[in-house]
Amino acid sequence: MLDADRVRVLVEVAHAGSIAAAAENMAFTAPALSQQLTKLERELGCALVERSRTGVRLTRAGRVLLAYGERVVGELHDAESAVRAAAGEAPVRLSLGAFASAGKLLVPQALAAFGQAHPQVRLSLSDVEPPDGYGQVTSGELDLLITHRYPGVQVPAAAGLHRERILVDPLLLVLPEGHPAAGTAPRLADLAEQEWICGAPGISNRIALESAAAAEGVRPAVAYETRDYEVMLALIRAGVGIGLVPRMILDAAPAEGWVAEPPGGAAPAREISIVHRRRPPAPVPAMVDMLRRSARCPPY
Amino acid sequence: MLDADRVRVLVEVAHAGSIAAAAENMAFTAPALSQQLTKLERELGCALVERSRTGVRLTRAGRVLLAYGERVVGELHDAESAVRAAAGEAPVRLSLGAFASAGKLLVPQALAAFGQAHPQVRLSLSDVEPPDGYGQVTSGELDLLITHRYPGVQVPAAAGLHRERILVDPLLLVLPEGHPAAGTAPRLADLAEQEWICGAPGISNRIALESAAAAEGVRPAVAYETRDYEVMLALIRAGVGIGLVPRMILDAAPAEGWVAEPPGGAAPAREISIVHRRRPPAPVPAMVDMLRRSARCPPY
DNA sequence: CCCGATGCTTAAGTTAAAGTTGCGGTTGCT
DNA sequence: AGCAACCGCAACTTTAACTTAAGCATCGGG
Repeated sequence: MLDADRVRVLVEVAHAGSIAAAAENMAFTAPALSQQLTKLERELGCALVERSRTGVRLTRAGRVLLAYGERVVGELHDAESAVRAAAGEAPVRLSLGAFASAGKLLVPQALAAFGQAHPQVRLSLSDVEPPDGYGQVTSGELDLLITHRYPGVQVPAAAGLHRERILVDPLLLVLPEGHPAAGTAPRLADLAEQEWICGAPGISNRIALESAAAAEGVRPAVAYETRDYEVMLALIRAGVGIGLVPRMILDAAPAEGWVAEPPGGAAPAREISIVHRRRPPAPVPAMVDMLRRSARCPPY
Repeated sequence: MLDADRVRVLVEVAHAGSIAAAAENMAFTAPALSQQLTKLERELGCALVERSRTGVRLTRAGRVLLAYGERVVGELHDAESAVRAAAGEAPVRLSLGAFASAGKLLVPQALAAFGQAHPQVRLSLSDVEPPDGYGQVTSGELDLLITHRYPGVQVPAAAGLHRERILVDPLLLVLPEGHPAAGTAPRLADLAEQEWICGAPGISNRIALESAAAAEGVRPAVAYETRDYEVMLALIRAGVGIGLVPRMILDAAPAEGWVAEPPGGAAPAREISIVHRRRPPAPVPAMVDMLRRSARCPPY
């Protein structure tokens, strides 16, 4: 049988992106991990990683093993929690991953409520930008993931994981105060020549904007690229362009210098979902409940 | 994280029923396993097994860990097969578990056909009497299980496993040649006072007979107890009693000295199913196909 | 009634494997 | 060109798993 510790090394290396980074995370030295990987490869008779100077990349076989390995590591994680729970111990740790804006807005109140209800559970939160995070959930590195999907962005496969949509967050058109189009419910097609502000190519809100515009047969002109909605609002406030911003962000931002309205015609929205393993440790359902509640009552 | 090797020890001990037997299977000595179990228990802070003179019994916590452990061990098994397959290696091993009468009748022709089509796969077969075998499938000890369910016998939960019914095998009433009831489609209710031959209490065909009879409001008188259908047929042939026998068995038995017919009224049948993990190694679907085919063309 | 068999544990010794340290090589960036 | 980051190799150290041997308790048979 394969050595689970070695498989775990592969999982950690894959998640961290390099042997050195994984070694840092696991509190080992790099050569230790490298040796374990080499032994695993020799044992299996095929290469699992392509070692380069900028880190390592998984081979085809490595990706296959990664999928299994994540499940193995995750089951071992949950096994420990489940046994301790069965023996009457209170659960101790709950690690949460969330995309940045959720971490600022939706999560804090859920965290606070959860902390009051379950003071013995140690909570941790880390930034995970979609579409990442599924592997970490499977492997137990995260117990709960808060992720989103913008229109036009394909959703990662969640084999063996439970995913549940907790909020549909509409994308609103945000214009500088006094902009001529304000209040006229303009369609994206009418705004194609405007100066748009959104993420760089490949960033999800860029894809969402382009796919929504493409549905109306136009290609927006992107003048300013930022993935940070705070920056985007500041630019809009300064009158240099317009953008498409989730309502959740707007609800929590100072409502000065800009106006927002749904774009005419289309109704683009991002979906916010939670992801966890099928047999999660005890505190996960409770936290999910808090998050659902938090999602139902704006301003989040 | 829990040590997977120690978890595997628990799984093997649970399946074998004692530390000594598990040690034998794993080619270790008993103290080695005992020490590993002790460390696992200390690590988790709770007892996993009750050690007694007649072997060990799992505690509540032990059963919880067993369920997770079986999945861990099974995933590690399949991981290795999957990686080797991805690297282009031909699969090597396929282990099959079947109940005794399937092993005599239904399986051999499927094994032969499979062996011709995939000569490089090493096949192994072991006896597993229902309701056992699910744990071994989960843990990868078996790749494929052929099991049955008699009416009135509750089916084990198959969490995370794939189960598929491949054959419904009717139970026929078998009488000695020349028995007065022969050819009259007698109901079980009319035969309650006959000398019945079937398994001991708790054996599945005993349960099936009693539940079918109970449905007609009678309790059969069991005169001879054997779980072996060959013995049962020999007794019937000798004229000492009557029995309920799956058609599959009859089709393969010498058709002398007895007559068979469906009991009037009820139509009891045993269901024969195959069970495997959700992501089985490559040869499993092929073997399942052979078995389906084998099940469709009597005399099996 | 004792004796042997069975099954698990404890204790001590051996051995195998994992991890660390240190050095060298390659690549990419400033 | 030089520095920093990352990986690989080799020698040494240490941890821990396994074995052997002995001990304790229970149970069944002579």
